[in-house]
Amino acid sequence: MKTRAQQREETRHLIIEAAVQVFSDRGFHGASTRDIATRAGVNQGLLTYHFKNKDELWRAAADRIFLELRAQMAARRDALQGEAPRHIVREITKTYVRFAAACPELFRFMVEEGKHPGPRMRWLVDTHLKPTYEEFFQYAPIEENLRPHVFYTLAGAASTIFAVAPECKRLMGYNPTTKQAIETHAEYVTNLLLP
Amino acid sequence: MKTRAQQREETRHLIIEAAVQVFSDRGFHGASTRDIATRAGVNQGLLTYHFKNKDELWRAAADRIFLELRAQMAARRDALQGEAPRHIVREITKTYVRFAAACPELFRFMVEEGKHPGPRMRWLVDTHLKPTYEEFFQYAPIEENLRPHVFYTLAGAASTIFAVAPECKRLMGYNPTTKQAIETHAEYVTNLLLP
DNA sequence: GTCTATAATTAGATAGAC
DNA sequence: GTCTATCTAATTATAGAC
Repeated sequence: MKTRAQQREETRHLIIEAAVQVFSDRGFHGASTRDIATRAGVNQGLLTYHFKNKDELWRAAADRIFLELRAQMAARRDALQGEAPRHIVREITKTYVRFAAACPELFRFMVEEGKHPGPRMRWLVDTHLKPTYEEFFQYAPIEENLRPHVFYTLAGAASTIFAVAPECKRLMGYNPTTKQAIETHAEYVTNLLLP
Repeated sequence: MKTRAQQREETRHLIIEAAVQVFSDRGFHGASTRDIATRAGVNQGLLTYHFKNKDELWRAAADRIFLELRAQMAARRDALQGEAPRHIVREITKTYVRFAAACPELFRFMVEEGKHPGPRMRWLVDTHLKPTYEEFFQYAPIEENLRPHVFYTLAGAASTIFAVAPECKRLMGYNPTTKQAIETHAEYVTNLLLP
């Protein structure tokens, strides 16, 4: 027998997973709440019961993505406590590449919102990007002036091939989402930026 | 006195420029033809007169971006006829970074369509991406297996900081679109990938 | 907690006046 | 070549039954 609270969480989870997919696929404006409801297998009216409106649902979806990333990066960092900083940054970078492969929605959300000012962009930066950014450069010995270039070079280099995987397949007949391709990319990017 | 043909081209140009902005801002589904018409300063009915439908308007916008990129890369290549291949690739790469800065819409279009299969993605790959890709690797001595990784690492590394410039400003208080920042990025990315 | 029904807005596309 | 008016369909959000 399920409790009311369990049922609640299960349904919220279904909706959030669907929202992550649809928002990352179509962007905030292009995504329709009906699509999200259909993909979650629930009625559209349920979305406004569990989440006040489209905006709050979007934030729940963004939380789901970015909290997962931050948790994985923190876990890797903690597991390497005491190691050399250089080794820690390299391993965190590889963790990031693997996450970008497992969750291409991360980069899609970032590009979708990062391109124009607005409340969602500000929320995303202040809530999730700032902590991620500070965490990373705590271990990476990069001079202040170059940090923006390094940060976004890493973000783009790590993520793009996975974010546009369908395109990559058609353009080169290469599937970047195989285990081997992911490890190749993690090695390539890490050696490039942190030799 | 303007001829009919001139008037035609002027209006089409206005509409296409507006379409490039709105499509890159909101994606295909999020963009509304009304927004595009308003931004172009013309009536909505004109869009279907000059372009059959939303799809054809999107292709005209994509053409406007990618033909410009290909023209600039070809011009740079021709200007360096006879130089060492390594020097040519490095210069083409810098040209690409500068274009990504001047026209962040390029990367936004690529990510927006590259993330899911569909007619627009296929058209974009076959019409514009394949030629660009082949042109680049004609001069870059990269082994076959690594090409997808190099290509998308370059694309992402070169473009992301400009594609999400508003986010970059809020996250680090750094404006990546100044002349100096663009040249710094061009140098950084080129030295990284083609040392 | 979940669903149906519906209100108010906005979408892409068309027809026809000028 | 450009605009106004309008059709049909889809959108978000709400009200209320179960």
